Amino acid sequence: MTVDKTRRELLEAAYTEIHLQGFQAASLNAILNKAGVTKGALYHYFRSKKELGYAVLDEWIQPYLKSTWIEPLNNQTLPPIERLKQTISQAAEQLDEQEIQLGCPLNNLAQEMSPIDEGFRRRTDKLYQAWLESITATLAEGQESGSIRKDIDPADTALFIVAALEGCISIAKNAQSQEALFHCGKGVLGYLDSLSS
Amino acid sequence: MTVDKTRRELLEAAYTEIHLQGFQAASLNAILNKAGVTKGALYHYFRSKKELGYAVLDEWIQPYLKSTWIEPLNNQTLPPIERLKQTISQAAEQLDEQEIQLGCPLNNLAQEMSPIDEGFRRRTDKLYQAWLESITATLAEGQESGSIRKDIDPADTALFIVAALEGCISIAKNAQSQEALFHCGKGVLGYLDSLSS
DNA sequence: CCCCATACATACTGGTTGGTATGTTCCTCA
DNA sequence: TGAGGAACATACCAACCAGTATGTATGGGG
Repeated sequence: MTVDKTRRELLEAAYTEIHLQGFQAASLNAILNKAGVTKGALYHYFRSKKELGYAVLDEWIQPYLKSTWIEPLNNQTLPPIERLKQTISQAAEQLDEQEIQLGCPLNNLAQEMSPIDEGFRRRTDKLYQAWLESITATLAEGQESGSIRKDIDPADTALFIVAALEGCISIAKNAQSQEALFHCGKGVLGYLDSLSS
Repeated sequence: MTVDKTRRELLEAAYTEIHLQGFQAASLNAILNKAGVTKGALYHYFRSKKELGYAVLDEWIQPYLKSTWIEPLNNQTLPPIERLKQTISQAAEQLDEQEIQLGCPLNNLAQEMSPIDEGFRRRTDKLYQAWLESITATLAEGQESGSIRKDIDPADTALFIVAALEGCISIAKNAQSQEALFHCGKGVLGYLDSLSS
């Protein structure tokens, strides 16, 4: 065995199926079909469907969030606001029509599972916290260097930015319209501009 | 029979159960238990679980949206921006801790069902359109009377406002924190202020 | 007074679900 | 070389699901 190839295929199939159907509606048999393995393999690597879902969050969604939404904010060659705007624009460009119709995988899971399972809630909350911290730090850095207004609270503003982003994706998902995403994104970028001093 | 009392009880129980569990995970038997009736009654009034869900949107969620989010915007005694701010504040105050943990029923259904059922998508989209139109009209009125900046597009801005509101509720739901809702709401109100000329 | 539709209640069905118990292959290490 | 565990595959299970078929009480109209 290379390095748990079967496990990785299970994770990927589970991620796709959960993204399509939601966690509760995702059928284990459908996941097994997609991964091309059997139930024995699944329960060899995961103790239950819920633990499979947890692993999808920990090992699939978290790395995506970090690489496309968080780490680009560390690139210090651009001023903070431009860095935020560029990160958002680049992440948005990456989405194809199908992904827009399916929405943000983190938000989907958070909305579906956080009221009914504490394990999911803890994990999604952890991811949101990491995201918020990196935006908060970026805003604070801009305040220190004088490029961002000092009358805003970085943590509150970061919270609003994340909320607006998730809201935009939700709206676009429901409208099934890439155009709606861009129009809504314009609002976010405009708001970011209003933060500069 | 007064006026379909049983039907109303079914709708209410279905609304509650769907709000708690989501539509697909909502069990008909649980709904029947809550309503205190049997399967015969349910299938006397509704042809399927899906039609029950449609009815919840049409006859339960839509009236709520109209009365607490749309109609207050017609109150012309306040200037447009104040009207928007007051509507949002009042709607937010109405939410108790449990409702915050369960999120916006419209957004919940839209997120869960719009990618997999066109009937749900059409209905949630219709509700969002009505909401957007009333906000757009309010913004346009403010532009005409000179109290709102003329360099913003009312429709795009309305889209962003709705997105931000839904985002705030989503964030608060995941954080299970009324405080998060207020902090995030501050962001929305601040954004609305930035629209005045 | 009877008839029949309305308004439910009860009992049941086929299909699907997550989960388990058991079997089999193969590779490693003693 | 053989013992044993890792890595799966196959077959099965009870519980639950939405939906249906049938039964029954009741109230109003002819």
